[in-house]
Amino acid sequence: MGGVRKKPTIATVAARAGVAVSTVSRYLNGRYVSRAVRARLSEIIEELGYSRSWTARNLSLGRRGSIGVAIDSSEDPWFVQLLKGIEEDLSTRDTSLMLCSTVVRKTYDPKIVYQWIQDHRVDGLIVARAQRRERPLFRAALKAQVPVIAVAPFEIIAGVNVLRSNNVGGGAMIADHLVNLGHRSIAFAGGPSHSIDSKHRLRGLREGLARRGITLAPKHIFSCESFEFDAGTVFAEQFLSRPLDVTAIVLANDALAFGFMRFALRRGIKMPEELSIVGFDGLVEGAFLYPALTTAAQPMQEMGRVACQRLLESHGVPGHVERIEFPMHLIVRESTARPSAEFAKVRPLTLVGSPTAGPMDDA
Amino acid sequence: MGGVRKKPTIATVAARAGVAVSTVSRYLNGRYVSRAVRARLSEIIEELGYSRSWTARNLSLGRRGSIGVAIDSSEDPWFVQLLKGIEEDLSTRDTSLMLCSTVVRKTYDPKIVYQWIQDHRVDGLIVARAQRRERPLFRAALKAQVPVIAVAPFEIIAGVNVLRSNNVGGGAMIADHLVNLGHRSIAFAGGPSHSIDSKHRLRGLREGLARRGITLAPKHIFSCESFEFDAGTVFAEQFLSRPLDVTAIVLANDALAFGFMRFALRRGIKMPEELSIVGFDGLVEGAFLYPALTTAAQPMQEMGRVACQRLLESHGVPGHVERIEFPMHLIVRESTARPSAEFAKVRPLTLVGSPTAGPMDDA
DNA sequence: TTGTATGCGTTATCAG
DNA sequence: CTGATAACGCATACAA
Repeated sequence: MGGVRKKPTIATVAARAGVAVSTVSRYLNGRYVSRAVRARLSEIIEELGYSRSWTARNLSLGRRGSIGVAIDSSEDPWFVQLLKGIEEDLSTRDTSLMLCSTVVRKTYDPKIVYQWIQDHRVDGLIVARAQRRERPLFRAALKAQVPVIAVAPFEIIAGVNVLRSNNVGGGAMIADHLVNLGHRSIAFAGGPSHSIDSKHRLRGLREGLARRGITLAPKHIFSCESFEFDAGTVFAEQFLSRPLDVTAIVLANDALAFGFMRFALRRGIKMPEELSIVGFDGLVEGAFLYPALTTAAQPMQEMGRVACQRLLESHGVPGHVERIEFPMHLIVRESTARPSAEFAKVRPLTLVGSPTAGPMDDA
Repeated sequence: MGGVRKKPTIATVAARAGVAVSTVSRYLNGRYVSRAVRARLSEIIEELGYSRSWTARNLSLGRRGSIGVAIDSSEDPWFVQLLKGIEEDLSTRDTSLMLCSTVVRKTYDPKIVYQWIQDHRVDGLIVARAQRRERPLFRAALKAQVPVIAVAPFEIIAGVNVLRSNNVGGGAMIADHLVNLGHRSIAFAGGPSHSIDSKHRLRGLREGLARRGITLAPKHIFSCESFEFDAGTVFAEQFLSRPLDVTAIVLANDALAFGFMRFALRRGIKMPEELSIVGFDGLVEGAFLYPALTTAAQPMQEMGRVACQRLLESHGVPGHVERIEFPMHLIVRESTARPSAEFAKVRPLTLVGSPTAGPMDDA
């Protein structure tokens, strides 16, 4: 005792039971085995504390037993939620998860992901928030026949399965919410101009407002050229340097909204009395702020789960690409309220543009 | 073209080059190979797009090629930072990362981690913020000879390497910072009572204050019995229901501080004028708030890096356990300031307990 | 129902 | 310096 005895193999078990290795293998995989042998094996395996070699099994099966998940930075709270969904799905399978942040010390380096692909080290690849720079990566995966799926990519990606939220719908929800509260003059601050999500969110908002007879004035549409916290702060500084002529502002994502709120707060802007704020994504962090952020949420965990399913259950024809859209839902917290009459009086109310093509108010 | 030709193996390369498989293997591993053959192989490998099978290589080498990282919930911002450090180290090695959250749908289920251990599926295991319930897990790892390391465990863990921050030092830094600002009456709110980190932070604070001639009054020491945001909110409600008799409060971690601040903000408490707030951990999220949270930071990324090193470079004697402590550093943001004379006047200033064993003021 | 033989792709050993 | 060949641990046609 105390000796470092080697890990028992399938052969050890077979020898001990007086049967062939293949019989043990069959037993392990739930195939035909006589009751007697089954009982005996069960006993011996228990006694030896035997368990299959993951590596050998995968080698034999010609699979890798894990999928890869690539993301700019695993710090992103958005990604963290996605990851949770992925883990949740994987926990029901015989597959594990490999993680790779492509941006490590401020520098983009997808080397590891390429290695995964070239070495066929993963059975599938999930790329979250892919940007243009990820294109060669997708090509490599496709060429190497590694199943790949993009979750909420920045741009349109050809030839790969894509999961994204119904951002247009999300924008529309926000429009309705704000209009219902009584807002008539609303601003929007976009993310990177190449982000299709940002565009869709704006479109949804604009169309949603139009349906209620309200025009999103071009002068009230801004761009932060980024989805990051800092950009939200910078934008706020510029936005708040002029007198407020809107009662609500919608930021293209929560991070921007966080940045905006922080600056607005320090400027002493009363939220939501003076200005209502809305974000997109539904980060849990939004509930930590005061006021807590109202936001159109993506079902990130579900997206993570579905990504795994699509990847591992190799749905559909090989060449066929699929695009799945997930509904967003509105999380109403504290950063939105009726526009305050008090503040409305003291500031110059912008005249809302004519209710152009908008249908009649369905109120 | 277009055919699904199989991935070339080492044998393919050998045949094509007219040499033995073993020669190719030697070439791949940088052993003795004649210049001529070397050039030829390099060319053929390039041409074939050959790359080694990760699985087969690991099987042959008797290793797994990846380490496992276990955590309650991968959502934790603290963990996210640790993960970043781990990834950073691993990116320099031929090792990849497997992730497992032990709490998935509100329920604790370490099954996967046990599988990693039993199947010898990882070359090492990092367990972050281990609690008492993780004990059997460590035992299993030890028994299965799987190297394991605990990062910032809640309690003392016998027989395994441990990495943690110098929480006593962190507490002392906060003490000095607050005293330097002019605070004399300070409160502390602890985390779970079994958390050794929480205890050490309190100790550091208390001793640090004592060195400056200030007593941390027992009635100013509270416990939230948790490290979670919500607990901070609950605590704030109770704490703020009575008139303030301190000018600063130190929470046992940032999450608690976030919760506390949110409630205090909504109560209209002016921070830092009326009350200074300090947390522990140094989460980046603290910079998003207004006021941004002053905090004693753990070098989480570095801890992640070192954890990998210790794990993979199998330092020291097998039986020997090591405990490494990392220095904390103070991040001074906006939530701390000199106690305001204005507020000091309107509230009953508690008489500070006699400067018992404390040495004279070094001011 | 069970056993035999072979393959999975590498690495390591040991002659040549 | 190079080439057979035996592990590595398991899965699976195929034969018995």
